[in-house]
Amino acid sequence: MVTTSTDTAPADDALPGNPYQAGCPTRRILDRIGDRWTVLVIGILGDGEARFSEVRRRVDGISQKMLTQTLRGLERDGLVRRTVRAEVPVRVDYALTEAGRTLQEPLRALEAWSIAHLGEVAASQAAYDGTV
Amino acid sequence: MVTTSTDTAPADDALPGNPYQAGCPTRRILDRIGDRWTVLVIGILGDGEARFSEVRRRVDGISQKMLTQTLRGLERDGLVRRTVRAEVPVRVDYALTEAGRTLQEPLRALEAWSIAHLGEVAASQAAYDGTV
DNA sequence: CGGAATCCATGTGGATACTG
DNA sequence: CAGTATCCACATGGATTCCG
Repeated sequence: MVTTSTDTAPADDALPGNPYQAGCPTRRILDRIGDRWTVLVIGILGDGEARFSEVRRRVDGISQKMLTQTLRGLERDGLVRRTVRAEVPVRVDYALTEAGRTLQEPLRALEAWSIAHLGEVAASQAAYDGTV
Repeated sequence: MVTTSTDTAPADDALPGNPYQAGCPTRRILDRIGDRWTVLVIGILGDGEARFSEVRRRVDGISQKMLTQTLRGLERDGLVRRTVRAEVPVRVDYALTEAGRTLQEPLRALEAWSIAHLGEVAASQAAYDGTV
């Protein structure tokens, strides 16, 4: 995406540590996290290697297309390793790489925060909606 | 969004600790994080109270509409406090609430991971794209 | 200044059908 | 089983205009 204002200034990419600049690599990774399925898929694979269909079954609501897309993205990023076993029918296993495993920790922290603040957030929303 | 399969089973909402169930509250919070601007806005407000226009200026590429929407969402969630000062022209300040501040830590962990693995991820992507 | 409201382009993602 | 390919609906979000 990137704003038109920075499209003309590619030099912004030279600021990897500042996610507030559009086009910054950090921002791109943040976007990845937020693609709705990535976090959940990593969570599943964190339990150990799993087949395509197993991940699909365990991530409620994900479509086959989105799972494929998510796994491809993670593989491309080097966070997931894809192993095709020449059996009939085909068997494909997915597992986190070392890098993928390191991502689990910050993700778990986020999940822990979510669970810890669920009630608080829900209450705030209810109050807000009641006011407005 | 939620899948049609679970739309008919509202009981799934009774599983707050399992984000793999569609409609689960934890998942909704994860969705929030991933809305592209929320994380950045929290990052800015983490530096201290800021006016609407200041946040707008510091988050490169955000539109006025998206900033308003993001701030409203955060306010509704109880993560940001909105203060309107009766001046002319109007002055509105935004600041993180206590809950909002607690969210900073997991977010910072994520940002730290991103920065630490930027090179690794970029290299993996380049290799992947070269192969395919 | 800080928004609200509207219009519209496009990206995301689901459903479906077909393949190795 | 594990995809690929297509079509299409809808949500996201930018640009613009107007208001208190």
